[in-house]
Amino acid sequence: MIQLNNKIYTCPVDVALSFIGGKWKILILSQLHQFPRRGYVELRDNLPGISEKMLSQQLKELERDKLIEKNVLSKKPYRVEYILSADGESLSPLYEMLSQWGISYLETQGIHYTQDQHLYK
Amino acid sequence: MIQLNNKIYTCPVDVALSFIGGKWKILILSQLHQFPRRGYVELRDNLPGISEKMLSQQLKELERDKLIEKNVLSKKPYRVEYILSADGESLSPLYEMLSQWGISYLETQGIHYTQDQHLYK
DNA sequence: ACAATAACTAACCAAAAAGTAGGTTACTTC
DNA sequence: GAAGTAACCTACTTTTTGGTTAGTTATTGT
Repeated sequence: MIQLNNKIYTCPVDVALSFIGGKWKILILSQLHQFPRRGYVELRDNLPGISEKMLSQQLKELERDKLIEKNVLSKKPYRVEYILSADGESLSPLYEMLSQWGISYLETQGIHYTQDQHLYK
Repeated sequence: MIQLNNKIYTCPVDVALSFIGGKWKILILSQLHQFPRRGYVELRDNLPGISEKMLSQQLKELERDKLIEKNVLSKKPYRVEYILSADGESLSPLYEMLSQWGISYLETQGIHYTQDQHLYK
């Protein structure tokens, strides 16, 4: 049992999951791992089904937790890019492992996944 | 975009997360990784905060998805044990990575986590 | 014989997470 | 000058998730 910021965690895994758990975070991080320097709309268009509300919210939390960094490229017009921070990069093996695992699973289902970098853009 | 069983996934990572996402699944799997052959009550007592409803539900889904196996040790009285399946084991690096990451994070917060195998028992 | 334990299940309800629809500013393109 | 685009924000509703309480069967321990 670990106590931290008035919250209780069952173990270190629980602590880690508090940062990257949830429906979209790992997906966002793994996209930034595959495609560094993405803008808001690029992220959105490559996460079919996500709402803008969710995306903003998750990006804000990931930034707060220092897993990603946001660069403001210009103020007017307002243009940004998101990149993984060092902490976010440190989880790269995780993104790759999950991707591999997903691909293997798809194979067992007779689906042969070939990555297309321009699938949605 | 991947279509499978009338559901749409954005990428292989999404597929993987559909099996191990959720609040408790990785926690259950990682406990079974640390302590193979656990009974229901052992699992429950080592996941402080989980309700029995949640535990049953998650165990059932993990079994359905073939990440764990359930051995019925005796019918009367009804005694069982849960173990990781080969598929569940194949995610071991993930549990270890998350645990390490959590421990490192705790260090940055001045918390030195030392694992105690008998913390809750 | 009474309480406790293991391994659950079911019904009900509250809280949290996520979706929907609409609006904003300041460009750029037709 | 009208429409389109990037990068958001806000209020409201719905859905999903999870908590609570209670109950079951069969056995062991006191």
